[in-house]
Amino acid sequence: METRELRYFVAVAEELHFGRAAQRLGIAQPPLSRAIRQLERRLGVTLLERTSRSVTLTEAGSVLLVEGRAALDAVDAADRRTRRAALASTGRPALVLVTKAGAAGELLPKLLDAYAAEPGAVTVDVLLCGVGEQERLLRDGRADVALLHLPFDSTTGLDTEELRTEGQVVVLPAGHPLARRAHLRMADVAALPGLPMPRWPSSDGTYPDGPGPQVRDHAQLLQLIALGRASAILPESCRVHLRRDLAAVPVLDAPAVTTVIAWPPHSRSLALAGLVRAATRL
Amino acid sequence: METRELRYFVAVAEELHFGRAAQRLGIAQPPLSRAIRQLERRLGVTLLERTSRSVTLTEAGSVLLVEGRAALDAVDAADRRTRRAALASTGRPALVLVTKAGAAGELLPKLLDAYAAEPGAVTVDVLLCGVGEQERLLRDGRADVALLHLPFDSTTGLDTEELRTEGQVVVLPAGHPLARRAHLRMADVAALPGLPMPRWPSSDGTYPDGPGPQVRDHAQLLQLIALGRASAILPESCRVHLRRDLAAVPVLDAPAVTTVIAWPPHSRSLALAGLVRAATRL
DNA sequence: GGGTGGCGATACCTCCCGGATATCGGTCCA
DNA sequence: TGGACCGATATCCGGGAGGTATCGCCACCC
Repeated sequence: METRELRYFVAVAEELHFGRAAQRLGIAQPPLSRAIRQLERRLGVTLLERTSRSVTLTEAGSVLLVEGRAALDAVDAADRRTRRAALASTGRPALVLVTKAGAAGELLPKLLDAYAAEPGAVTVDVLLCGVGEQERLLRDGRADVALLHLPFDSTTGLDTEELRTEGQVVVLPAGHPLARRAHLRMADVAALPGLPMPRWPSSDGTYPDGPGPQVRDHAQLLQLIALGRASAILPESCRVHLRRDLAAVPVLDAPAVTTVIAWPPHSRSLALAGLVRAATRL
Repeated sequence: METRELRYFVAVAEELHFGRAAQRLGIAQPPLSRAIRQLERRLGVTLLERTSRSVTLTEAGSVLLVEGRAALDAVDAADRRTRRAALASTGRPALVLVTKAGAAGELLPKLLDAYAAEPGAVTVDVLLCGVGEQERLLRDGRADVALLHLPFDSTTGLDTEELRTEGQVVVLPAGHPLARRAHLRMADVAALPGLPMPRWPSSDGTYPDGPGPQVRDHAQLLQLIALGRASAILPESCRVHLRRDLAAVPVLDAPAVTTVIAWPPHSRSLALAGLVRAATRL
């Protein structure tokens, strides 16, 4: 199976439409049809059910969609990491650390400082991304290491090291009646009248149904809370950079949040090892 | 990057010899040279240093060797799992469980029985393999799930669930003076005169230096112990199928061995989920 | 109910690229 | 110094990936 065939199949499986997929791939529709047919013949498996009105995935097709994406990510990762390794040996090597924008509190600067003080430390480029994107960035080689927050982020397929565990706070508009309380419980904040929890996008980019505004990042979220349109439960480290117009109250029985440093398995980079070591020593 | 190019590069990087690599790939040497050169040009990276007498990997080349193998495994996995998914929907679906030959004791039959009793259980094919091969089999799609033993097996890049933890015993020839002791300590068995610990192959198939015979599987190992040429520390569950001419004595301070059930991340199979559930309920 | 438009399949052509053979050039060694 | 080894280069050939034109099928609709 060639990566070209995989790319073609993934495009068709995502669009469920040969014409649009061909357009997305920058080729004409007939060669695409032929390539998919050839892939099916070589695998001996029907991947798509086509009528002249619709294209649907078979059971095997869904498997190939998931597995094919993973394989393409692995190929991309090989490409990117090879280029970066070449840069590293002929220029200034660098690590790319990715974390959710607005998260990680004061842990990140501490980590960067601690690592920078190590002998042989390399540049660390910090990449801020949206919720749920980190795993993808690690898997396809755009990032080397991530700061994740359990239980929100998935760490499947990654090596991790726990850094610290903290409680959570509910973030409210500064003037809210509950904002002056010393602490709260989940029951108190589960159904705050007029302040629903926001909805975050799923991995496919769509939003689940429900009340609450749609948000894409922390800045949006905090803005909405300040406007009195939402509330949110966040790790208590978010307090250090909270806006003046927001208040945070500890939620005693909220699940604890563990910050972990995560990296793709089989990483062999000395620089990465140094960064992880610095992180665990914090 | 196409998988063909990756396969070619991995072959050359492993052989460090264009002629032999070409032979292994079943093509002539000139197109292979050209393909590698083209890959280097497209990446903008020198992967191999060639003289007319030797070929060596650059730093970037070593990275691509590791990453490329992982990517090729992922592509193979996509291929195999797709074929199997097609079989599963048109015939009798099956799971492939892999474990070290001779390991897993009575846990494996228990697990198979418990799972078979579940509604909707599918056939479970058991694959026995050599030490250290399981991870590879999972990654390239030849197996769906494995029983591993911590801390011996690596679980990087896999999802796992712990099944049980047990102590270890030292396995000795039946007539050995220490064989009648009720228990021993690591210090007692660390340097048994004439009974060195065996050497297992590394992931690249070579054996580390040292005393002790080279072994490839448990049958070989037990044979050697019976012959009075070696001893070994194994999980105590090995006692249930120990040969008559061998004795096992608990080693109180040996590290505990944890048996885990492991599977590749992003697996979506219902059958696998059922098997894991059955395993955790044991 | 026939026209129409959308969509995947088919037919056919072109040209690039992957493969083969022959040969060159450099390096080590007898 | 000549021969053996090994990777690079030159050159040719065939398959296949990509394109355009067109067909066949079906849903929808006036």
